[in-house]
Amino acid sequence: MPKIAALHGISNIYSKHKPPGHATPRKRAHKREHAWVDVSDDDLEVKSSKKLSSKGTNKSDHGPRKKARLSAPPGPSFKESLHQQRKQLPIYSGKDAVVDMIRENDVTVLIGETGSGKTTQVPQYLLEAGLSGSGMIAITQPRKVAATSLASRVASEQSTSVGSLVGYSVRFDEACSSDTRIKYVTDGMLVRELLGDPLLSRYSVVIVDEAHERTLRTDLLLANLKTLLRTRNAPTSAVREGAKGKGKGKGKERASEKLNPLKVVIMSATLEAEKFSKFFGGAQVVYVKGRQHPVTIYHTKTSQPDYVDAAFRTFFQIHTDRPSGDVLIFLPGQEDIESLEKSIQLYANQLPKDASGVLVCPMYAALPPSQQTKIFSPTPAGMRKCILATNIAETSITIPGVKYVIDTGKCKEKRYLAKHTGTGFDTLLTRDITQSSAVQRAGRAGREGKGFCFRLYTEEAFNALPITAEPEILRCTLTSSVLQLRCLSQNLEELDLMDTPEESSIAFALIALVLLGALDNRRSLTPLGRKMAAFPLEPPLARALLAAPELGCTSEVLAIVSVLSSSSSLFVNSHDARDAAADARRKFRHPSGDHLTILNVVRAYEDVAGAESKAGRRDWCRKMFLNERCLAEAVNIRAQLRDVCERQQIDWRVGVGDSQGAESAILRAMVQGLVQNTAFLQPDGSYKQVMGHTILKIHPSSSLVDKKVPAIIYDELVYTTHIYARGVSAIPRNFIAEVPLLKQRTR
DNA sequence: GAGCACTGC
Repeated sequence: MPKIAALHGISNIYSKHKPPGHATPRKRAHKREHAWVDVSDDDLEVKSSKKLSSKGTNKSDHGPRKKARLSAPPGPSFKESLHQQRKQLPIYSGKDAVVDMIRENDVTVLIGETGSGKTTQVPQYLLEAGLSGSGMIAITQPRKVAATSLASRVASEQSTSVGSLVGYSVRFDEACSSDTRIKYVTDGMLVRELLGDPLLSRYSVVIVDEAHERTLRTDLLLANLKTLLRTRNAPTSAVREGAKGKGKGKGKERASEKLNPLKVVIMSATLEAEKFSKFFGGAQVVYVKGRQHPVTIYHTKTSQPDYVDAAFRTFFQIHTDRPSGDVLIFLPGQEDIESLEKSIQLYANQLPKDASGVLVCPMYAALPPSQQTKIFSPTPAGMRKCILATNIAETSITIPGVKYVIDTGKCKEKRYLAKHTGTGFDTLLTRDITQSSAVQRAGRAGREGKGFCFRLYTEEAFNALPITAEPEILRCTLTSSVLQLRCLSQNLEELDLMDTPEESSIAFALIALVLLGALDNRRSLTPLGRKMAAFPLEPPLARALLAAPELGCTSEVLAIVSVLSSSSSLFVNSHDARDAAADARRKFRHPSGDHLTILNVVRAYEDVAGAESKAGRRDWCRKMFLNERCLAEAVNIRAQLRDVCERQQIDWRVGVGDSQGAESAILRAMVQGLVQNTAFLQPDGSYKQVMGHTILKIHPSSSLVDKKVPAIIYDELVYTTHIYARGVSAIPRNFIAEVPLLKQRTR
């Protein structure tokens, strides 16, 4: 229930201290250390990173800057409006300095704030300056939406359509042609390209954007670019590299002679400039100031353990005291969003009739797309929009009209806990955000004008937050990466990475790959491992799929694996219609458990998809409490997997249908992939891992919950109140002994 | 008898 009385004390939770206008603490820190310069009156600041770390000024500042000033104004303008817009971007005044810097150096670190225009402009500058030579310019992005929308934007700036001069390439979607010179790609896509072309020979320039996010794929890309630079850019060292490479030396050597030299540009937010520069042997660093409206930041005087309640009170303080403008509240997850949504709605309904109304909009990834679009529609007159969002609004989505941000300072983080027992679990914990995340959230209030950010934590708490998040490579499962690197004859433990993962984490990946048969006992890549890496799947699922042909159930395993690797969940959970959802689910239920239940759903969906219109499909999914997004994505994934199957000469049409033994064939294939995820029933009714010592329970969402079967396989372990297995099927105990490696061992 | 941050191939 809303606490109306609490509102009276609300103004007291904030400290009176207001940080000066447009400088967030992070920016101020950098102003001190690096003397931030606003390019609007002072062009660019160009420094070598080595000099940066020492105090005082240095002369190298002036060279490039002078060049920027001396440069002639741009020639006659064609598409006037777009051209004017481009000229107004902060980076424009430093165009020549940036181009010269990149021309003269193999590696450049470009630090640009949001709104500087670096991501759209730098590739165009390089193309216009002829720096791409005969190759392409690749710009990597961590997210697909960013890659595709940036390509459209830049294509229109170049007065062409996407797919000609400017293109993109993301999973399931590509717009490129032989004319393409600027290509926006997801970082995962470029890592996958490495497998087919280890020298990235099609590219003259690789720009790694958003490098500060330090995704697993960005880190792998950076490590590869570093070695690649040595191979491609120094003729003498090419020979040395060639000699080092096993067997393929001569090929590499020849290739490198013909290639363009490679230019690498690392683009990042401010915080890790030095680290990137150091990683690339003291690379040059360029700073570009962004364009952001001032945001006033408030901290609370005391800490607010009940952040949902504090957010509630802060929202109504804004609503009653402050001028119009929408409010964006950052919360860790769906649960908090739903509870705050109810409280705000309830209290807003009790406000006097003459007060302006409140339009509450929840926003999280799992929300059906139809409800997500609500936040983008303009706020009705006399209303104030209140958006309750997860991290999704921090980077992936920009919401117009936001003037006020309320930041709870919390987010959820998935973490993989590797155990020495050779198996591990995922946990999803609510934890404090980082300083850079807090700055990013505050910035969301200043997209269109002066903004305000209310942090539900003290200034001391902010200062105590870690500056940046731990890079993904230190907290994720590495199995897939280790396998990919093996295909490039690399070892993750020997790779020159910005951050090195724990030994146990690498050891876990190696054990997993040996058990899956991707590596042999001497840890060398097997032919099976090479095949597995060709599939865009987690290694266990790739192994299950490759076990299917000899069991005659490729089509069925393909269907199951596609759903399992979809990013959203198949079943919709609804608080309100729990019983109805359970009833609907019962229709698909298979006695062996969740994997064959999934197959039943896919088959039913295929029938509906063949017979119904798009609206009919949607209707059916809603009635059955199924997530259409998951099914649609699975259809895409399956099409992609079928392509890979064809290249591998695997007939994906082969299936067991409803024949005798169909069920056991499918489960046998699944066991090959989920070997590590197997458990035996214990006398007390719990289950114990076959490969580890962990005691686990079947997750209540499983169709096998409370069932006692001799042995199970499962998709994943989640640690919440207990260690739960999710996605569970019952299997005969002897299936486990059929896994090839285990067979060898028992012999 | 529980609960799902966000990406990517």
